[in-house]
Amino acid sequence: MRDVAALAGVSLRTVSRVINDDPTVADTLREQVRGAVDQLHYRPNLTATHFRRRDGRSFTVGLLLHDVANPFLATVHRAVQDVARAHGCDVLAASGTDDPLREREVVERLIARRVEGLIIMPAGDDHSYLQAEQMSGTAIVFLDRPPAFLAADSVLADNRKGAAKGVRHLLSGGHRRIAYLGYRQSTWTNQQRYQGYCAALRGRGVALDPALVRQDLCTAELAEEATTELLTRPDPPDALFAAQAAITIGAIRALRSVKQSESTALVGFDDFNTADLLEPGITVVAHDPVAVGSLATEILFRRIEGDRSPITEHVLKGRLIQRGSGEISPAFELSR
Amino acid sequence: MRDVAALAGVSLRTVSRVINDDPTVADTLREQVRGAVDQLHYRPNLTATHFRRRDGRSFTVGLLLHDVANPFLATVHRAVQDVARAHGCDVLAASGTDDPLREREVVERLIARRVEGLIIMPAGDDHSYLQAEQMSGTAIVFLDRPPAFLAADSVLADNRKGAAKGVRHLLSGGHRRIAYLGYRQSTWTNQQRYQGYCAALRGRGVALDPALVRQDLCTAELAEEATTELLTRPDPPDALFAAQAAITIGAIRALRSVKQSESTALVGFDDFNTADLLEPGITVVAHDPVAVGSLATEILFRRIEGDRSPITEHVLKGRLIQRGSGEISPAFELSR
DNA sequence: TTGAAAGCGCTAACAA
DNA sequence: TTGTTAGCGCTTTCAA
Repeated sequence: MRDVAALAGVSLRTVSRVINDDPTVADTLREQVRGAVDQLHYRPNLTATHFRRRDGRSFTVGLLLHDVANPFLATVHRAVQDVARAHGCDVLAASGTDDPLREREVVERLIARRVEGLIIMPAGDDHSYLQAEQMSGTAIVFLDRPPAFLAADSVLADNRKGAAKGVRHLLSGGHRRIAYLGYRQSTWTNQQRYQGYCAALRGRGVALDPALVRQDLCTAELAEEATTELLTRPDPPDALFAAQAAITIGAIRALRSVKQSESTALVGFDDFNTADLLEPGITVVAHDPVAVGSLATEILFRRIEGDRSPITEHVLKGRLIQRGSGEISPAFELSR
Repeated sequence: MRDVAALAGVSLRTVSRVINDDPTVADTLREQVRGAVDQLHYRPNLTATHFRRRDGRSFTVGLLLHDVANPFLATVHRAVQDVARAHGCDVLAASGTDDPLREREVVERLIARRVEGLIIMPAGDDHSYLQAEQMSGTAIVFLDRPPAFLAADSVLADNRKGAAKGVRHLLSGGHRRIAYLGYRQSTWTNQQRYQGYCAALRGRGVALDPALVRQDLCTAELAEEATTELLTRPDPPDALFAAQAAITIGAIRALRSVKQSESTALVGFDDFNTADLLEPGITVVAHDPVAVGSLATEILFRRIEGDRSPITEHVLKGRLIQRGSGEISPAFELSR
């Protein structure tokens, strides 16, 4: 910038004004400065700008997701980008892989970069470490799971109700032996979904059979194995509820391998690409990733822009999409 | 940091040394400083660090993709993150949506942030605007498409050969009337894939029939429409080659709607989730997104770390995955 | 081993 | 309308 000022024969201040489109600059000077900028290939240094600005704006928001490669989260990410862009901000995204230590490490780093706001899909159970940061003015919104030991906005899926809706759909179809295929038992979302499963059964007076519950199916492979084992038992379930898209896919593979995809009902939590193209189509309780990402980011920018209204917890409703797999009737069994 | 120094009763320099794990600090002082840091909830300001550093390191690399929500690109993104992380860098990712103007705008912005390196999946046809930046030391690697009017490393898929491989597979199966379902005709990758299609036909002495070529199918919906139209013509193709995953999915929908998914062969360029679960399984020419992202990022960091060896163009080979749809035989026709 | 002081590129307050 | 000067939070040079 100094070089530009020297070449244009003006002061730093004038160059700064031209760069920032300050109207109080004479047209001739503006042209001179623009010329010098082009000639020297000058690029303003956003880092220095942020550094000096009184308002501390860094034009950056941080986004911590379990995995940017997860199709659902990738779409959330895109929605966050689009809203952030509309507010003149870029997104620094990181993948946290479900590890509380890593969550903290990544978040500390984003804070060190002085992001204006932080959207966090948390892994840990204690977010009090963010208190100081929140106090000092960084906006924070939680995604997918609510914060613990911290007051902050959150955007959640209706895990409990959504799961219950899916399980009730199977119950209404006449199923009584409905298996629950869950993921990491320690996660809040899985706990919620499991509660929804239990509540739905209870609501219809169906006893919970622990033999039909499988937890900690963290990969599609584990889900496939567990489901195969479940389906080849002497007293198999007549329907499956999969608590997550990856588990749903594992369950489909298992159903195919034991040739029961046409006879055992399946409802999955979360939609996935091509679920409608499978045979049978996969019935799911779907949440809209664009809505999740957009809403979280809009709340974030409202806070950044000074909104001091009470903390909110937004719960997005899941929609049951019937495609066939959830509408399979239980087989008639003589023993009943 | 000043406050920390004051509280610990040492100079700024000493605090800086402790923060940066400089060994030349007495243990007692180190403890004092650490105590003050905790007490004041001090967080180093990475922006200021970058700003002042002689080597100009910003610990950030920029990544421009068409769309971070695209499943293939999302996995590329994750691979980039992982490698960057291993090098102590975060990733500032942006979506460019195939627009040259936007590409340039986003790239300029990343440059303004003084990223250490830039991985670009380009939309435009002229990258000479990056010359000044490259001169001044920013590493640049191109993804998916090579740069134009700029000498820079690139990591590409073997579009031409990969497409030819897929089309040859159909030819070997006895198909002669193979349709080409392409996307934006103006894109380099589509041109390459189309050339591969043409070359494969020519190689087997099959005349190119323009009536079987459909370009500019930019969405799955357009692909579905075009394919339906093609399949319901008087003289329909007996096999389809889809140049992109979204087109493949559109083509599958079309095949289903006219009840020809068991009789018309289909090979797609690029794999997609659950392609193996469809009926029939979808035969594709697949490229590994993790390999693409990792390789590009490793090259980037080699350059950042001073590698001055000649520019390279890495071409990753596609792998034909046979799942059924590409192995359907042409229907026996009396007219032949 | 530690400290004092300069300065990175820019903006903000104030003066002209 | 334009210029001068100070200083953001840190690293670096140089001296103690």
